[in-house]
Parts: sequence; C-alpha cells; structure tokens
Amino acid sequence: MPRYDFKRIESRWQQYWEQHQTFRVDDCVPGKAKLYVLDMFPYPSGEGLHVGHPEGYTATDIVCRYSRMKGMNVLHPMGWDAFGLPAEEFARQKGIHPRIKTEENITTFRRQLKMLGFSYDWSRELSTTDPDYYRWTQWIFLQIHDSWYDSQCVWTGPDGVERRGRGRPISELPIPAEVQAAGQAAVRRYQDRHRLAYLSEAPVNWCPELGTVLANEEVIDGRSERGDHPVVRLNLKQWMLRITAYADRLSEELSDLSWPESIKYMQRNWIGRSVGAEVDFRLATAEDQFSTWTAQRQATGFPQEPESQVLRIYTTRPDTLYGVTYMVLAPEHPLVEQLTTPEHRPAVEEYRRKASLKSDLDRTDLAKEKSGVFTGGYAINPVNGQRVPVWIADYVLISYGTGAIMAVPGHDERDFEFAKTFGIPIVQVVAPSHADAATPDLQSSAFTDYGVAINSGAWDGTPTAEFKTRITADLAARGVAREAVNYRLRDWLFSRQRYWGEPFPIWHELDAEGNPTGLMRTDSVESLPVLHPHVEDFKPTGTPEPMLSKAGDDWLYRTDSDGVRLKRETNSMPQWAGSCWYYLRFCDNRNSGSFIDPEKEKYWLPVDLYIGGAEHAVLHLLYSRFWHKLLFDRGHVSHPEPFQRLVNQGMILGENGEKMSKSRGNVVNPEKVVEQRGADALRLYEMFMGPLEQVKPWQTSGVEGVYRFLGRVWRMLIDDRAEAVTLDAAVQDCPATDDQLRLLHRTIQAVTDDIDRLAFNTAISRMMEFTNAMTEQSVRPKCVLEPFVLLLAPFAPHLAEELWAALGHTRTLAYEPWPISDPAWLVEDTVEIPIQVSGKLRGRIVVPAGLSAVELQAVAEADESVKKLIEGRTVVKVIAVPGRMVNFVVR
RNA sequence: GCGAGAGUGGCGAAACUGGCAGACGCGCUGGAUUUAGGAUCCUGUGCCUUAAACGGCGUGGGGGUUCAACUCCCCCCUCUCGCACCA
Repeated sequence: MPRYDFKRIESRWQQYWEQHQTFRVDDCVPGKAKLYVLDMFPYPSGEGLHVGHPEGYTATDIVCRYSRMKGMNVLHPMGWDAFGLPAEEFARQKGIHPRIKTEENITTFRRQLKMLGFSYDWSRELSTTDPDYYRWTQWIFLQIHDSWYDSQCVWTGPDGVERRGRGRPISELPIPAEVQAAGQAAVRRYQDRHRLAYLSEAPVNWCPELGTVLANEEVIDGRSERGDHPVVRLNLKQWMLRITAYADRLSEELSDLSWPESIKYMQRNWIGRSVGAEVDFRLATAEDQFSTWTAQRQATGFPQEPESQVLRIYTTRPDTLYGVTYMVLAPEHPLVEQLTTPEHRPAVEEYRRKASLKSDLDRTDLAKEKSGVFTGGYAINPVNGQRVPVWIADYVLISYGTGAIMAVPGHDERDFEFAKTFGIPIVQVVAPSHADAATPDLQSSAFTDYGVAINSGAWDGTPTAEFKTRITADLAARGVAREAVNYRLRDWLFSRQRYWGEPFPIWHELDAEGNPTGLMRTDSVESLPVLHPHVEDFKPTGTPEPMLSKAGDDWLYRTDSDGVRLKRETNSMPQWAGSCWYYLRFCDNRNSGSFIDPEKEKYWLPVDLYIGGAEHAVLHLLYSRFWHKLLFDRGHVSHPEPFQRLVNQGMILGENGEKMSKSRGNVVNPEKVVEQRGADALRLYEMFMGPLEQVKPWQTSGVEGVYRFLGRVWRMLIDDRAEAVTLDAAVQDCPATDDQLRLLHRTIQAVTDDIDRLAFNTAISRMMEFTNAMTEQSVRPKCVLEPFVLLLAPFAPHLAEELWAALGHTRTLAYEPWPISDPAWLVEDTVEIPIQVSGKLRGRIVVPAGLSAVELQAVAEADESVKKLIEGRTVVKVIAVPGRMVNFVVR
C-alpha cells in the first residue's frame, strides 16, 4: 500500500519543520562557524513562481542543509523585492491599492516557496514595502545625503586596509572663506552641491504614458522597455547619487572577490576608467589674442574651469594632437551658441533641435551614419597654432568627458568615418613602429595602433606611449593641458515619479509667496518612515509632476518649528533602493532602533555565498556595493564588500531550447510539476539537469527519471506491499559486507566533494549508482542505509526525513552529523589495469591495488595474455602508471 | 567589431592534475510480470564492418607536442552571452 506517496510525505515534513521551527537560526552563536548563504530575493510578480527561481534556491538550500549537518551556524533567509511598476499599473487599471496586490502576490510566492521545502528561517522574512523596512532605506538615503566624498583623505578602515578617498559627514566639508562670507544660505547651497545625494537638472528619458523618468537601460529604440511606450528627452530636476566618486574603489576592490570573471569584467567595463588629458583650445576670434592667451596661461597655469573663449576637450591620445583636422562639440555644448556664425545658424539650430529628441541610446547606435554640421567657428591647436574648424555632431556626448573632442581622422575610427562623410582632410601622425610593417592605408581606414610619431615637429620618432606622457607634461607646463581620468559610469539617476516606491525624507523650503528657495531640510531619523499619502487614483499625471504630488496638503506641506513653510519632495526612489541593502536587514530584521545591530553585522557579514541570475551583473550588484562602501566609510558596517562569493545560475530554457515565454508557449509551471511529481522530484531534477552555471533546456522526461529514482530509493528501504510504512524485510540490523562498505564510503566521499564544488548533478548520479547497487542486495544493512539517507537529505529533504523516521529516529535529521568517509574503505583490494600496446587499448589485467610502477610493470610482463599481445614485437619502452595503466611501446 | 564562455551518442550530460571517452539519467531494442494499459524488474544500446568484436573509426574541422590528448600548443569554423561611437 505505501507506494512513494510524495504528497503525504511532503506536507507532513513541511508541517513538522514549521511547528518545530527547525531552521530558525540564532545570531552570534559561540563556537560555531557562521555561514551566510543568500538568494537573490524575488520580485513577487502576479505570474507566480517560475522554474528559474527554484534552480538557484535549491542550490543554496543544498549548501545550507549540508552545512548545518557539518555543524555550521547557517543564515538562510528569504524576502520580497516588492516595490515597482507592475503593482502600480494593476492599481491604475483595477483601482486597487498597490499594497493590496503586492500582499496578495507575496502570499502566493510564500506558499509556493514553502511548497518546495526550502530551509529558510522564515522569522527573518522581510519585504522592501514594509514601513519597518523602508524606514531604514530612507535612513540610508539620509546617510548618503549627509555625506560628501573627500577624495584626498587617506585612512585605514576596520579591515586594516589603507585607502585614499572616503565618504565623510557633510559637517566636515571645508567651506571656502568667500562662501562663508556670503552667509548661511550660501554655505548650505555649497554643501548641497557636494553631497553624495544631490539634485541636478539634466536631460532625462521621460515616458509620459508610464508617468516616470526611466534609466537609459530601460529605454529601447526611443520606447519604454515595459509597455513599449514613447520616451522623450526632457530637462528635469532629479535626484542623483554620486556613485562616480566611488568609481575607482568599485573597480579596484573587485579583484579580491570570488566572483565569475565575466561579471567582474562587466563591472569594470561599465565603470570604464580611462586615462588621458584635458587640453584647452583657444577659440579663433582674433589671431593675435592667441599668443596673449598662451603667455597668460604660461603664468597662471591650467584653470579649474576654462575661460569663456576656451574650448576644453578630453582625449586619451594626446600624442595625435598634430593630426587634428577638426573639432566636434556635442550639440548641447554651451559654446555652440557663441561659436556659430550667422550664415550657419539655421542649420545648427535645426541639428540641435533634432538631436534633442534622441535619447543617448539612439545616438550611440553604431549602425547609424555619421551626421553633423559646421558651426562656422574655429579653434586654435595649442601645439602648432593651426586654425581648426569646429563642428557639432551627435556622436559626441555631452555627458562624457568635457562634451567636446579634438578629431584625428587618421587615427580614430569614428573621426575617420566622419571626415570621409564630410570631406575633411586626414593627416597621418603615427607610423607603425616596426620598419617592416606595411604602411597604413589612410584612404580606407584609420590606423589606431600605437607606433611612432611622424609629422609632429620636433617630436617625430617618439613612441606613442612615451609621447603621451611627455606631451601632456609639456603642455601642462605651458598651462594648456592636464592629465585627466574619465569614467564611462554616470551618476545614478535616483528619482522616479511613481507612487509605489519609497518617498524621500526631504522637504523644500518655501518663501513667503510659496515658491521654493532651493534650500532643503531632511526628516529627522525619529520621524521615519515617511509613509505614502492617500491618493484618489493611480493614473499618471501625464506631466513630469510626480504621482505623490496628487497627495493632500496635509501630506505635502508643513510649517517647521522656526516658522518656515516646507513642501515635501514628491519624487520616489527606484526599485533598486530596497534591494541595495536587504542582505543587511536579514541579520537583524526586527531591530527598531537601528538598521542593523553592529554585533550581528560583524558576525554575519559578508555574505559567504550569493547565488542568482547574471542579469543583475552591473545594476543591483554595483549599486549594492556602492551603498555598502558608503556605509563602510561612515562606520556603519565593518567589511568593505557585501558579497564575498557570487555564483550565477544558468537560465533554464523551454523544452524546445528557446527562452521560456508566454508568447512561445513553452513555460513550465513549477507548481504543476510539484503537484504531479512532488517537490523533491522538482528539486532533484533541476539539480540533475547539468552544471548549475550552464544554460540548459527543460526535459519533462528528465523529471520522470529522477521521480523513478526517488521511487527506487523508497523501495530500497520500504516494503511497498505492506499496509503501513514498514521497512522492507531486506533491511536488517546486521554488519555490512566489505563491498557494501566500500560502496558506501566511496559514495560519501564523492557526494561530499561534489557538494563542495557545487557539482550537484554528479552528486545525484553517485547516489543513483549507490541505489542501483544496493537494490540488488538481498540483505541491506541499516548501517549502510542510514548514512545514505543523510547524504540524500540536502537534495530530497522530505523523502530523507520520512526514511529517517522509518529507520526508527524520532527527531529531524536536519542537524544529524554529516557522514564521514573512512579512507580505509576507499582503497580497493584489486584493480583492473588497461594494457596498451603503442598507446592502443589491447587488453586488461586484474592486479592487487597499490602496486608501484616497477611492480606493476613486472606483474604485467609476467601475465600470459600480455605476453601474447607483445609476442614477436620489440618492446622499446614500457610506461607503467600506478593504478592507471601500462603501455608497451613496440616497434 | 571587441571581450568571455562553449562545441562530446538520438537527447541532458560525465571524465578532478594528460592515462580505459560516453559514468548517471532520458529515449530506444528485446524480454519478464500483467486481462489490458500503467507501474515495476531484467537485457542491450557511440558509429561502421560483422554471425560475433578480440577489427576499424570516433570528443566542431585542420595541424602539432607526447609512449599517451575531450584535456596542452597553433590555425580555422560554429553557437551562446556580454559590451558596442565613452574620444
């Protein structure tokens, strides 16, 4: 009667774990090593769980269950990244508050995850939408807002490492005397400009339909990624976080992390550090002013900001200055107005208008032909006094470097293309350094390699690398250039106009007429969280006016104790905010006095193993590191990095080998699989499919396979013809045979090694081999089966618990010691050795184990079958590898 | 274009440091049990030749190193992912 009834078994043990709080973990347990294993917490979508979720979650669960059995104190939490647009869109369509829909979705996700038997400590559950949680998200924002970046500060952190650059309290920002003299308001404005969270007016991607600005990554071909709505560029005042201040540390400190190289590469690439020079070109308004200006510069040096008559460019190739034949400004560049001559004005205006409608992403589309217009203006090349025409073109971005370039078509692909399109001269100033190298054909493509200088006056013959540093130094001495570092990374646009995100703890001061003065105040820490206001409907305003501005006056306005009238900030934070620090809150999710207790932070952090999809390579994982470093600088956390080891699970494809999607009709619903074959079967199958990090297609027949295996394990121990759950007659309390012990210990060894390597697929195959061999035995000793059940437990915990109980145990096996393999049983008495003749397999002999090379050769040579193989041949050489093979090399 | 990873049976895959290629599972062949189906158990299963493999060929293709190569080196092809006017 008791077939393998997974429904009964799984619900029984899930109830047991819940009732006994089996996986509740204490903080700071003395004498036990800690292990913090983290899953990327899900966005609880209305769709419910996807088969991709249990893949990573099962992997971490195996590691956790295994590590507990090895005696470690394991933190394994789960929560919800639940702010975001979908719930708000739903609210807009159905008129139901996003919180209600969000809670409904969380309930579904929680039920589905519990159904899979993951050993989470559910008492640590959190949602980014809980006021108790986002209270601290707002608090961290205030920490960022209260900080400035002192790039010169040299200091030693609690990790004992000396660093340059530190986020420091704004109160410690040195205020220049002239600012101080200008009064309190000037000082406050000065501070605001230096904060790590600041307001800035910049062109952004505005999506009227969604009612919010979007990050560049969220815009595809001028339309929103979500919903495919049009996106326009608007100048809007937005909150920015100064992540660029941390660019160097974010890039450099990657090297100590155990992360996939590809992810580190992507982050470094995203940060995109480049070293070059800023060079000033005097505008050619009147020839004679150039010499006056250079003489002046020689005396005063290179100024922080260029004068109004000067065009500052950034280049990584100052060695090609003699090859400059034109210059390009981004269409938005402030000097365009001044440079444009009357006859070129209409064309320039038209070009600027068109460019303003394109997003950065559109403009950087490589497939596009180069475009641009001549301004009519000229600048003077500081190396040789040549007049150079100045163009505007959208291949130069205002947001990178100085928003202006010197163009060297001979040695830059983009400039080459542009020069070809507009018939601008191309001058060669670099030649290949090897005399025998072919002369580059500058009619067909640019020569971008390093080489030696030519056509560069006295510099001719200087190698590129040397030339770069020397000419930069030379121009710097003349006050017209300086060394400069640039980053591809931009400051993080941190505000959205949505309702369903964290409100900012910021107030704007109003003057007597009710207009903003530009000065701001923050909510006190005690008054957090800033809760969401009631709004009548969730329709976007249709203007860049944030959703929160629909709130009533009681939420929007107040008068401070000093009588100053204040208006609330009505933007909200992006979804990344909550996911930036959730791993910290899991250590101490009930703390009402602080975002985390320092003792607990010190105990649990950093995360030892973080498993999730690669899609967060540069967003979540970079933002999190940034926040963590700021908290580190401000003394709130003790370790400079949050995630020590990162593993990316590979995507699970549909049965047809394509990405799973509703439109392709190849989506597998994990809940259905659990219903038909059980949670243990789903867990086991997802781990058996192949290596964790590999992309792999779903095979329903594969689920059948592991399900059959679970049935075989069941029948290996349980009499499935009996009425109740009874051990099979073959399972006996007797000593094991040598063969059985060898099998057991080999399996223990292999499964243990495989879990350590996260090679769960091979671990499972070893357990299958064990089961196949043991099932053949008519007597199956308990002392062999018990350790096996423990090995199975991390993979198929429900079945393992049930079998453990059937074996007579009354308590959960979750904390039973992990079996240890006895080396004595890992060695065989005899081994089969392949015999090769000249490298080809020709036979096999059975010999005692542990023979040395010399002994093995002697035994092989004495063997009759081997003698036959080499009969009549001349053996030139014999190679014997102990335990492996013998090779007779014959002529 | 640049960067990274990967190409092994009909399919998912294994092979740790160069040492028996294809473990384990799916599928398929034949059989047992069964009224039948299902379930379960047993058997075989890289390809070719063959009555049979103790023969030949086999890890994307070509070359090389080595007694020995999926593994190391060189060239080429294909696929996946990431980046892609960042001066």
